[in-house]
Amino acid sequence: MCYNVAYLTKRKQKYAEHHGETDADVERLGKQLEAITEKHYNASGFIYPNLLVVTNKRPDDFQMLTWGMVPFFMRDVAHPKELKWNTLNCVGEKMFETKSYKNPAEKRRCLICLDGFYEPHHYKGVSYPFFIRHKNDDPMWVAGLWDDNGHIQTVSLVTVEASPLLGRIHNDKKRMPLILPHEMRRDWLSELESPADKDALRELIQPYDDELLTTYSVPPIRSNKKLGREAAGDTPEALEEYHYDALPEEYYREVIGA
DNA sequence: CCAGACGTTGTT
DNA sequence: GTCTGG
DNA sequence: CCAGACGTTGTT
DNA sequence: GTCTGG
Repeated sequence: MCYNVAYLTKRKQKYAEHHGETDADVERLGKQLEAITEKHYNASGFIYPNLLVVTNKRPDDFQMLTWGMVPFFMRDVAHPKELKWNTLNCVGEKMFETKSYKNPAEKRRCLICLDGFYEPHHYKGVSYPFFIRHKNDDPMWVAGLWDDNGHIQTVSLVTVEASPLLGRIHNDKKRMPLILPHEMRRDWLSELESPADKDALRELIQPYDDELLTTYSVPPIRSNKKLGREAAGDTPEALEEYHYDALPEEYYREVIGA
Protein backbone atom coordinates (compact mmCIF):
# COMPACT_ATOMS: atom_id res chain seq x y z
CA MET A 1 0.00 0.00 0.00
CA CYS A 2 2.52 2.53 1.10
CA TYR A 3 -0.66 4.00 2.59
CA ASN A 4 -0.03 2.95 6.18
CA VAL A 5 2.95 4.01 8.27
CA ALA A 6 4.38 4.14 11.81
CA TYR A 7 6.57 6.90 13.22
CA LEU A 8 7.84 8.22 16.57
CA THR A 9 6.57 5.10 18.33
CA LYS A 10 9.93 4.34 19.87
CA ARG A 11 12.82 6.39 21.27
CA LYS A 12 12.44 9.81 19.65
CA GLN A 13 16.10 10.62 20.14
CA LYS A 14 17.08 7.99 17.57
CA TYR A 15 15.81 10.16 14.74
CA ALA A 16 17.91 13.09 16.00
CA GLU A 17 21.01 10.91 16.35
CA HIS A 18 20.58 9.58 12.83
CA HIS A 19 20.13 12.91 11.13
CA GLY A 20 22.30 15.29 13.17
CA GLU A 21 25.87 15.71 11.92
CA THR A 22 27.28 17.23 15.11
CA ASP A 23 26.49 16.92 18.82
CA ALA A 24 24.94 20.38 18.71
CA ASP A 25 22.73 19.32 15.77
CA VAL A 26 21.61 16.21 17.58
CA GLU A 27 20.70 18.22 20.66
CA ARG A 28 18.75 20.81 18.67
CA LEU A 29 16.93 18.16 16.61
CA GLY A 30 16.18 16.26 19.81
CA LYS A 31 14.51 19.34 21.26
CA GLN A 32 12.43 19.77 18.12
CA LEU A 33 11.24 16.20 18.47
CA GLU A 34 10.35 16.64 22.12
CA ALA A 35 7.93 19.37 21.06
CA ILE A 36 6.13 17.00 18.67
CA THR A 37 3.35 15.09 20.37
CA GLU A 38 1.86 13.38 17.34
CA LYS A 39 2.90 9.78 16.68
CA HIS A 40 1.33 6.81 14.90
CA TYR A 41 1.52 3.05 15.30
CA ASN A 42 -0.54 2.58 12.16
CA ALA A 43 -1.77 5.69 10.41
CA SER A 44 -3.77 5.35 7.20
CA GLY A 45 -3.00 7.98 4.60
CA PHE A 46 -6.74 8.31 4.07
CA ILE A 47 -7.13 10.14 7.37
CA TYR A 48 -4.51 12.62 6.08
CA PRO A 49 -2.26 12.56 9.15
CA ASN A 50 0.79 14.77 9.52
CA LEU A 51 4.09 13.15 8.64
CA LEU A 52 7.48 13.87 10.20
CA VAL A 53 9.71 15.24 7.43
CA VAL A 54 12.99 17.00 6.65
CA THR A 55 12.67 19.23 3.57
CA ASN A 56 15.33 20.48 1.17
CA LYS A 57 14.46 24.05 2.20
CA ARG A 58 15.23 23.28 5.84
CA PRO A 59 17.48 20.20 5.70
CA ASP A 60 18.49 20.54 9.34
CA ASP A 61 15.05 20.72 10.91
CA PHE A 62 12.19 18.36 11.54
CA GLN A 63 8.78 19.55 10.35
CA MET A 64 5.25 18.16 10.31
CA LEU A 65 3.48 18.26 6.92
CA THR A 66 0.06 16.93 5.95
CA TRP A 67 0.12 13.68 3.97
CA GLY A 68 -1.57 14.08 0.55
CA MET A 69 0.21 16.57 -1.69
CA VAL A 70 -1.84 19.58 -2.80
CA PRO A 71 -0.04 21.08 -5.83
CA PHE A 72 0.93 24.76 -5.60
CA PHE A 73 -1.47 25.63 -8.45
CA MET A 74 -4.55 24.37 -6.58
CA ARG A 75 -4.88 27.72 -4.85
CA ASP A 76 -8.39 27.29 -3.51
CA VAL A 77 -7.88 23.85 -1.98
CA ALA A 78 -7.44 24.01 1.79
CA HIS A 79 -6.87 20.31 2.45
CA PRO A 80 -5.87 17.20 0.45
CA LYS A 81 -9.24 15.57 1.15
CA GLU A 82 -10.74 18.15 -1.24
CA LEU A 83 -8.56 16.93 -4.11
CA LYS A 84 -10.25 14.82 -6.76
CA TRP A 85 -7.27 12.54 -7.22
CA ASN A 86 -4.85 10.53 -5.10
CA THR A 87 -1.58 12.24 -4.19
CA LEU A 88 -0.65 10.12 -1.18
CA ASN A 89 1.92 8.32 -3.32
CA CYS A 90 4.03 9.38 -6.28
CA VAL A 91 5.50 6.88 -8.76
CA GLY A 92 9.21 7.71 -8.48
CA GLU A 93 10.09 6.54 -11.99
CA LYS A 94 7.62 9.10 -13.44
CA MET A 95 8.01 12.02 -11.05
CA PHE A 96 9.69 14.38 -13.54
CA GLU A 97 7.03 13.72 -16.17
CA THR A 98 3.76 14.05 -14.26
CA LYS A 99 2.00 17.41 -14.17
CA SER A 100 1.45 17.57 -10.43
CA TYR A 101 4.82 16.22 -9.35
CA LYS A 102 7.26 17.60 -11.89
CA ASN A 103 7.77 20.91 -10.10
CA PRO A 104 8.13 19.38 -6.63
CA ALA A 105 10.45 16.70 -8.09
CA GLU A 106 12.76 19.43 -9.33
CA LYS A 107 12.57 21.82 -6.41
CA ARG A 108 10.76 20.44 -3.40
CA ARG A 109 11.96 17.06 -2.18
CA CYS A 110 11.97 15.82 1.39
CA LEU A 111 12.70 12.87 3.66
CA ILE A 112 9.83 11.19 5.49
CA CYS A 113 11.01 9.76 8.80
CA LEU A 114 9.39 6.45 9.65
CA ASP A 115 9.73 3.51 12.02
CA GLY A 116 8.32 1.35 9.24
CA PHE A 117 5.39 0.83 6.91
CA TYR A 118 2.66 -1.70 6.12
CA GLU A 119 1.96 -3.69 2.95
CA PRO A 120 -0.89 -6.11 2.19
CA HIS A 121 -0.14 -9.71 1.25
CA HIS A 122 -2.77 -11.52 -0.81
CA TYR A 123 -3.33 -15.22 -0.22
CA LYS A 124 -6.38 -17.10 -1.52
CA GLY A 125 -8.42 -13.96 -1.98
CA VAL A 126 -7.71 -12.54 1.48
CA SER A 127 -5.42 -9.63 2.27
CA TYR A 128 -3.05 -9.97 5.26
CA PRO A 129 -1.20 -6.96 6.63
CA PHE A 130 2.57 -7.14 7.08
CA PHE A 131 4.81 -4.60 8.80
CA ILE A 132 8.24 -3.81 7.37
CA ARG A 133 11.06 -2.17 9.35
CA HIS A 134 14.81 -2.18 9.67
CA LYS A 135 16.19 -5.38 11.26
CA ASN A 136 18.14 -3.20 13.68
CA ASP A 137 15.14 -0.90 14.27
CA ASP A 138 16.91 2.14 12.81
CA PRO A 139 14.66 4.98 11.57
CA MET A 140 13.71 4.76 7.91
CA TRP A 141 14.36 7.66 5.53
CA VAL A 142 11.74 7.54 2.82
CA ALA A 143 11.73 9.85 -0.20
CA GLY A 144 8.95 12.42 -0.39
CA LEU A 145 7.87 15.41 -2.47
CA TRP A 146 6.29 18.42 -0.78
CA ASP A 147 4.37 21.46 -1.88
CA ASP A 148 2.77 24.63 -0.54
CA ASN A 149 -0.29 26.17 -2.15
CA GLY A 150 -0.51 29.14 0.20
CA HIS A 151 -2.91 27.41 2.60
CA ILE A 152 -1.25 24.17 3.58
CA GLN A 153 2.07 22.36 3.31
CA THR A 154 1.64 18.82 2.12
CA VAL A 155 3.71 15.78 1.21
CA SER A 156 3.53 12.77 -1.11
CA LEU A 157 5.39 9.50 -0.44
CA VAL A 158 7.54 8.35 -3.37
CA THR A 159 7.24 4.71 -4.41
CA VAL A 160 9.45 2.45 -6.51
CA GLU A 161 9.38 -1.02 -8.00
CA ALA A 162 9.46 -3.63 -5.22
CA SER A 163 12.64 -5.42 -4.12
CA PRO A 164 12.48 -9.25 -4.23
CA LEU A 165 11.31 -9.48 -0.60
CA LEU A 166 8.75 -6.69 -0.93
CA GLY A 167 7.50 -8.17 -4.19
CA ARG A 168 6.73 -11.42 -2.34
CA ILE A 169 4.93 -9.50 0.43
CA HIS A 170 3.11 -6.91 -1.67
CA ASN A 171 2.32 -9.57 -4.25
CA ASP A 172 -0.38 -7.79 -6.28
CA LYS A 173 1.03 -4.30 -6.93
CA LYS A 174 4.70 -5.04 -6.32
CA ARG A 175 5.56 -1.50 -5.23
CA MET A 176 7.35 -0.22 -2.14
CA PRO A 177 8.35 3.14 -0.63
CA LEU A 178 11.60 4.59 -1.94
CA ILE A 179 13.74 4.01 1.16
CA LEU A 180 17.00 5.94 1.00
CA PRO A 181 20.18 4.38 2.35
CA HIS A 182 21.24 6.48 5.34
CA GLU A 183 24.37 7.78 3.60
CA MET A 184 22.32 8.82 0.54
CA ARG A 185 19.52 10.62 2.36
CA ARG A 186 20.97 14.12 1.96
CA ASP A 187 21.58 13.53 -1.77
CA TRP A 188 17.81 13.35 -2.17
CA LEU A 189 17.65 16.94 -0.85
CA SER A 190 20.42 18.39 -3.05
CA GLU A 191 19.70 21.17 -5.52
CA LEU A 192 19.59 20.30 -9.23
CA GLU A 193 22.04 22.51 -11.10
CA SER A 194 22.70 20.46 -14.23
CA PRO A 195 21.23 17.60 -16.25
CA ALA A 196 23.88 15.40 -14.63
CA ASP A 197 22.41 16.22 -11.21
CA LYS A 198 19.03 15.07 -12.43
CA ASP A 199 20.54 11.81 -13.67
CA ALA A 200 22.23 11.35 -10.30
CA LEU A 201 18.90 11.87 -8.58
CA ARG A 202 17.26 9.30 -10.87
CA GLU A 203 19.94 6.85 -9.78
CA LEU A 204 18.55 7.03 -6.25
CA ILE A 205 15.21 5.66 -7.41
CA GLN A 206 15.96 2.00 -6.65
CA PRO A 207 14.44 -0.74 -4.51
CA TYR A 208 16.06 -1.06 -1.09
CA ASP A 209 18.48 -3.71 0.14
CA ASP A 210 16.37 -6.57 1.56
CA GLU A 211 19.21 -7.65 3.84
CA LEU A 212 18.52 -4.62 6.02
CA LEU A 213 14.81 -5.31 6.44
CA THR A 214 12.62 -7.55 8.50
CA THR A 215 8.91 -8.21 8.01
CA TYR A 216 6.14 -10.08 9.77
CA SER A 217 2.36 -10.27 9.73
CA VAL A 218 0.45 -8.00 12.12
CA PRO A 219 -3.19 -7.61 13.24
CA PRO A 220 -5.62 -5.82 10.93
CA ILE A 221 -5.93 -2.06 11.50
CA ARG A 222 -9.69 -2.21 10.94
CA SER A 223 -12.15 -4.93 11.74
CA ASN A 224 -12.20 -7.61 9.08
CA LYS A 225 -14.11 -10.87 9.54
CA LYS A 226 -11.95 -12.70 7.03
CA LEU A 227 -8.89 -12.28 9.22
CA GLY A 228 -10.54 -13.60 12.39
CA ARG A 229 -8.79 -11.12 14.62
CA GLU A 230 -9.83 -7.92 16.40
CA ALA A 231 -8.64 -4.73 14.79
CA ALA A 232 -5.61 -3.17 16.41
CA GLY A 233 -6.29 0.38 15.25
CA ASP A 234 -3.61 3.01 15.75
CA THR A 235 -2.22 1.38 18.91
CA PRO A 236 1.03 -0.34 19.98
CA GLU A 237 -0.58 -3.70 19.12
CA ALA A 238 -0.56 -2.71 15.44
CA LEU A 239 3.23 -3.19 15.39
CA GLU A 240 3.25 -6.57 17.11
CA GLU A 241 3.74 -9.78 15.21
CA TYR A 242 0.52 -11.70 14.78
CA HIS A 243 0.47 -15.16 13.23
CA TYR A 244 -2.40 -16.12 10.91
CA ASP A 245 -3.28 -19.80 11.02
CA ALA A 246 -4.64 -19.51 7.48
CA LEU A 247 -1.09 -18.88 6.28
CA PRO A 248 0.87 -22.16 6.49
CA GLU A 249 4.19 -22.03 8.31
CA GLU A 250 5.98 -23.20 5.19
CA TYR A 251 4.31 -20.50 3.15
CA TYR A 252 5.48 -17.87 5.64
CA ARG A 253 9.02 -19.11 5.13
CA GLU A 254 8.70 -18.88 1.35
CA VAL A 255 7.29 -15.38 1.44
CA ILE A 256 9.52 -13.89 4.06
CA GLY A 257 12.49 -16.01 3.11
CA ALA A 258 13.25 -16.69 6.77
C1' DC B 1 -8.12 26.14 -29.89
C1' DC B 2 -10.09 25.37 -25.17
C1' DA B 3 -11.98 22.47 -21.52
C1' DG B 4 -10.58 19.49 -18.31
C1' DA B 5 -7.29 16.98 -15.89
C1' DC B 6 -3.67 16.96 -12.90
C1' DG B 7 -3.09 10.31 -9.30
C1' DT B 8 -2.38 5.72 -7.22
C1' DT B 9 -3.21 1.31 -5.75
C1' DG B 10 -6.33 -0.53 0.94
C1' DT B 11 -9.71 -2.27 3.98
C1' DT B 12 -13.89 -2.91 6.00
C1' DG C 1 0.80 26.23 -13.93
C1' DT C 2 0.95 23.07 -17.82
C1' DC C 3 -0.25 19.13 -20.42
C1' DT C 4 -3.86 16.17 -22.85
C1' DG C 5 -7.65 15.17 -25.60
C1' DG C 6 -11.33 16.28 -28.43
C1' DC D 1 -11.98 10.22 7.16
C1' DC D 2 -16.07 11.21 4.01
C1' DA D 3 -18.43 11.31 -0.54
C1' DG D 4 -20.83 8.39 -3.27
C1' DA D 5 -22.95 4.18 -4.36
C1' DC D 6 -26.34 1.11 -3.39
C1' DG D 7 -25.78 -4.16 -9.56
C1' DT D 8 -25.49 -8.09 -12.56
C1' DT D 9 -23.53 -10.87 -15.78
C1' DG D 10 -27.42 -18.10 -19.74
C1' DT D 11 -27.39 -22.03 -22.94
C1' DT D 12 -28.75 -26.10 -25.19
C1' DG E 1 -28.31 2.37 6.65
C1' DT E 2 -23.96 0.60 5.26
C1' DC E 3 -20.29 -0.42 2.31
C1' DT E 4 -16.71 1.28 -1.16
C1' DG E 5 -13.18 4.04 -2.89
C1' DG E 6 -10.13 7.78 -2.96
